[in-house]
Amino acid sequence: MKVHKGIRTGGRSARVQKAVHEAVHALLSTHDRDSLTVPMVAQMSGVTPSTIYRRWGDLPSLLADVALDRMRPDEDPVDTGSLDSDLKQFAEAYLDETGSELGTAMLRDVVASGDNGTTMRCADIARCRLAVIVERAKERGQPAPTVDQLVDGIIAPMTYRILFDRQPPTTDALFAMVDRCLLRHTTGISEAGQG
Amino acid sequence: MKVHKGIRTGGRSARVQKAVHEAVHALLSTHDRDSLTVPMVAQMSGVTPSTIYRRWGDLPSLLADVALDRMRPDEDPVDTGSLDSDLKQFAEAYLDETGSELGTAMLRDVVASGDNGTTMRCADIARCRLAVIVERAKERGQPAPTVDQLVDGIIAPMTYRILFDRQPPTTDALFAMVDRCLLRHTTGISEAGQG
DNA sequence: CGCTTAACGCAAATAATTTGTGTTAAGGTC
DNA sequence: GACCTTAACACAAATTATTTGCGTTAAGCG
Repeated sequence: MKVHKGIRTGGRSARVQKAVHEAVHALLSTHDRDSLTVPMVAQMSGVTPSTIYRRWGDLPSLLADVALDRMRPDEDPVDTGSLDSDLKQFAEAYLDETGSELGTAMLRDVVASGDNGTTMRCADIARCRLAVIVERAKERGQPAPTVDQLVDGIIAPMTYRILFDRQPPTTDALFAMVDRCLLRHTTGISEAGQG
Repeated sequence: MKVHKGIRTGGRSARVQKAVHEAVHALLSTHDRDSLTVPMVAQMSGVTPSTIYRRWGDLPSLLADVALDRMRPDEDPVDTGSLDSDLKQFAEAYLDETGSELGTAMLRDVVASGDNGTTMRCADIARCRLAVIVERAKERGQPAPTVDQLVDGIIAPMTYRILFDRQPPTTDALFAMVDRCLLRHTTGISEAGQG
């Protein structure tokens, strides 16, 4: 005896979401990111502005939602045979995605949205991919850092430099981060607790 | 024979800036952060909205500017006698500043402003303090990591967790980060290049 | 099939932002 | 210290964005 409590996901709602997402993507390939407006997206998608405001709140939230949606379909990171190269491959790919002008604007939107769900979705994308890589390493019998350690050691510094220093790390710096993460495990340095 | 190119810092401009900054601070202690508006600040400070828009661009930029200004007057981090405790003391203080609800909102504003100067000012605050600590260690003859390494190892992970995981690290996790940064230097692990 | 209501469209009302024009005064020159 | 030049500001009108009230559509469910 379930009470009426459903959030509607099918039919019209799905159509609206699809139309809006596609409109954003289309506009983004034509116009500059910060020349976009909610009314603009509304017109392009054939939806009323008020619908967008009620559903997404504001422009950064909408753009963040769209961006994260378009990021998920990517399949698992490629298996290059070793933990070290898996991580370097992934780190470089992630840098390409987030270090570009558009990717950086997207990161800003995610943060600016102020929505817990959105920011955590963003963090989870990286964590999921890292989890796959770590799992692979364990299956090979290789010692591997935890996902949290990799986030702290690679994702966080990369993201910080992009958002605050406004200059993505070089590939060399990135690889050095990976090396440092792995060195701890090959030299037997004990790890302190994670919070 | 200098061409007319001066940005005006004195007199009226300074008065306006002071009035606006104080208005923001006053409103922030009364109202919720995201109930603030530019016209609201304008009225409180006795300045026209258009002045604020022309000078700061938008609300996040203004709030970020105010927040960073109120962060600088803090004197140098306390000298606790050792690099390890200096860093832990600083890390904890920095966490207090940025991990609170208001501090987090400020970080978001800094990022959302999208202004290079603002984000780098924010990063420089941490870097300057860290530089003081590192310098002290060297004067004592202690081996110390570079400022960049400390940013990557402490500030970046802390900031990432605050902004994306929406949950500041615990003090224990923070101290563990410090320990990891320092371990590298006491165990003689070579460092790869910074980008 | 029929009920309930989430999600939407529409349009009016409100609020924010931009822009044009005139004024004030900072910073430099002689 | 009188005299420019123009950055920074005030004011108000115009534009644009956002919110809100209310009627309509159709998703989810029995």
